[in-house]
Parts: sequence; C-alpha cells; structure tokens
Amino acid sequence: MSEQHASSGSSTSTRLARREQILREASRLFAAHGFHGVGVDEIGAAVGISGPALYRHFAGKDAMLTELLVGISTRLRDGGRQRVAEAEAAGEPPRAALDALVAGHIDFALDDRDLITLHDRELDRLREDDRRQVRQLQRQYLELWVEVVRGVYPALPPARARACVHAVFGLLNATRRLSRPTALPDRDETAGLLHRMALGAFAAADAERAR
Amino acid sequence: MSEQHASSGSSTSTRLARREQILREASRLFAAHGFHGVGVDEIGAAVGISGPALYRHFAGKDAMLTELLVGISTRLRDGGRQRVAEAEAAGEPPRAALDALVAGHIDFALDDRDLITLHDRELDRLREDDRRQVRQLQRQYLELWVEVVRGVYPALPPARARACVHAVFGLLNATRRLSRPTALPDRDETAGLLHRMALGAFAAADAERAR
DNA sequence: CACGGTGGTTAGCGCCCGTTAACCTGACCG
DNA sequence: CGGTCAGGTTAACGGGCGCTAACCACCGTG
Repeated sequence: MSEQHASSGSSTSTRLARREQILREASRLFAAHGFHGVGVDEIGAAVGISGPALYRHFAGKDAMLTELLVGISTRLRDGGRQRVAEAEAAGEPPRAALDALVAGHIDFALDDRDLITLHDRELDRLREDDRRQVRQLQRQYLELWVEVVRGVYPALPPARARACVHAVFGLLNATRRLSRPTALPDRDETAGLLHRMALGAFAAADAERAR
Repeated sequence: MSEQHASSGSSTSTRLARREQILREASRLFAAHGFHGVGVDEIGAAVGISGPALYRHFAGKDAMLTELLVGISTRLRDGGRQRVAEAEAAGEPPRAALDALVAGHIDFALDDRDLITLHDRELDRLREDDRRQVRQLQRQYLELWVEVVRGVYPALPPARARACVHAVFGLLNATRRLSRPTALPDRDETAGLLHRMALGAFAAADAERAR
C-alpha cells in the first residue's frame, strides 16, 4: 500500500537487500534445524541485527517461510514452463523438452539446496491457505512434467507417469544429501550423472509396460 | 540394570506392547509435524494416556526419537546384509544381490513410510553421540550398496557409485510422497515400478562412463 | 492381608519462544 | 533547522513446552 511512490533510491535498494539477506539466512537455518528448531533471535543474529528487528521486514516467522516456499514453487513452475515453451517453439522433439526440464531442475537443486530442502520438508508448517497455494504451484509443476513425460512415452498411463515424476523428483532432490560432505567431485559431472540417471529411470518405467 | 529377572510374564508383554505403541504413534506424529512440532502431551494422547506418563517408558522426548532412528537404521543395515549374504550364498550373480537390496528397501519404504521420513529428515535433532551412531549405521548401509553396485558395474568409480546410491535412495524414498493421497494404485505394481526405475537409473549411471 | 512395584494421574516449575511496546537514532527533505 | 520516517534497540508479556514432584490405584506375591 505505502510503496507506490518509492521515495529515495538508495534506501529502497538497501531495504530490499536486507529482506533478501534475511530470507537467505532464514532458509539456511530452516533447512539445517527445521522451522520449529530456529528462533527469531537466531535469524536476526545471522544477519547482524537482533531479534524483533525482523518485524520491520516481515509480519512474523511464518511469513518468512511462506515467502520462501511460494517463491521457490513459483520459480520452479515458471522456469519449467518457459523451458518447455522454448523447446516447443524451436520445433524440437518431446525428448528435448524433457531434457530441458531435467536440466533446469538439476540446476535449481544444485544451486539452491536449502530451498529444495524446505520445499519438500516444511510445507506442512504453513497456514492452511498458504499451504494450499504452494501445493497448487507444486501440482502445476508436476503436471507440466507429467505432460512432457507422456509426450515422450505415450504408452505410459497418467497415474503411473505421475508416480514416475515423483520418484525422479526424489532422485534429483537427493542432491542435498550428497554434495554436502563430499565436496562434490565436480558440478558439471554431478549434473550430468543425475541427468542420465533421471532419463534412465523414466526409460525403465516405460519399459515395464511391455513386460 | 533392573530387567535381568523379568518377573511376571503378562506384565512384561503388556509393557513392551505399550512401548511399541508409543513409538509407533510418535513416529507418525514426528513424520507429520516434525520433531519440534509435536508435544509430549500430544504423543500421550495418541496412545490414550496423558503427557508425563510417557516418562514411565522413556527417559524423554529425545530418547523416543533416538530409539526410532537407531532402530530403523539397524534394521535397514542388518536386513540388507542378510539379503546380500543369502544371494551370495546361493551362488547367484551380483545382479541378484542388487535386486535383493532394491526389493528390501522398497518393502521397507512402502511398509514404514513414517520411519523412512524420519530417517532422512530428523537426524540433526539428535544429541551429538546418538547422531554419530545413526550416521555410522547409515553409512554402513550405504557402503553395502556401493559394494554391490560396484560388483554389478565394476567400471563405476567409487565416488560416483556412492553418488548414484544416494540418488537411488532419494528415488525409492520418494514413496512417502506419492502413496499418501492417490491411494496407491496397487502395492505390487508400485513396487515393481520403483524397482525397475532404480535399476534403470544405475544402468544409466554406468552408461555415462562410456561417453 | 499387608505390601511393593508398575503405570497411571494432576499440579506446577522454569525456561524459551514469538510477538508487542516503547523508545532511540540517523538520514533525508521542505 | 525542525520533522518525518525507516530501521534499529531493549524490556516485557503471555503462552506453551519438557520435565519433575507428589500422589494414587491396581495387582500379583509371601
């Protein structure tokens, strides 16, 4: 309401930077200790301010988690849609769209590990209406995948395709577990490995149909 | 200390049943709301007693989570070892041992969904020494898989094999997400699908070596 | 029949947490 | 130069939490 006429340039930019800084640290802490395991004082300390000062930027602790989850779900869905649209506009075969989806998800999982963790761990900590919104975004992202997968493997029944996509999400999101301690051997190498494993899993799921 | 001479038969059995009942409900609640999101009164209410009565059976809330995580990790490791030993004793090829591992893990993931959830979500809520114990059990289970996988795909370097096993764990553990709402189409069908996807992922990981 | 132990109960304590209140400061602006 | 306001501070409050204390009922045994 009161941000229509952004007054001074520098103050606005610093304010936005502070907000993003808080969100980044909050996502790190939530991913490490769980939403209920992190106190507001802890989040404040992580950005150099202390405790209640966070309420100058967010309505409350819940609001931070909500913004994180809505943001990540939206980015995943929109990024996926854009990649699929680009592949289709280029007149490429369905396989190329699936490649683009897989590559995009892997980039996301490798670059924003904390957010991926929150994304499938802390959904139930949201208020009812926010949870519904995030779930809708997640479902739209999933259905996008299902359509593309069924384009590549038309014989796969929808329910089974949905299960496959869930399973591949699990495979790709396992990134958070492996690259933590082992100082990932090489980013591109890991990405390529995950990419081929995901495609191999889909292919094997389709092969099952012809048993 | 005081349990050497188990006195009355019936009281012992009911006591053990009550303990297991508590653990079952606690795992369900922890999986649903997170360790910090569940109160002891809530756990007590789930088994028909109220609040502090739990302290007749467990030293505290932490002890319940510890027992759950140690139990599941031990079961996974020992079950895996037994299956591999049986396959090798029968003189079957390495592929059979991998099949047995995959099938065992799928059974576990389908039958004990809550425990699988806790297993990779709430590890960091343990006290330092307990966490180390659970992590060691998990690592032994993982290394068992790595050995078997390398038996099937000898050209796969160890570090990469380890990453593959992590990824496949993620794929198999994604069960918890899919069978919740969709009233899983059919248990055996789901198990078969996951089984083939896991094997397909491994095969694709090996194929990458020959790029 | 007294009695000890097992497994409950309710009351309450101390602590921590999310949030609000009241106050302060420094930058920008008329 | 005075005023406004964004963005901090500390103090405090209310509630919920894990856990302990104190008490009690039942039940099998000497």
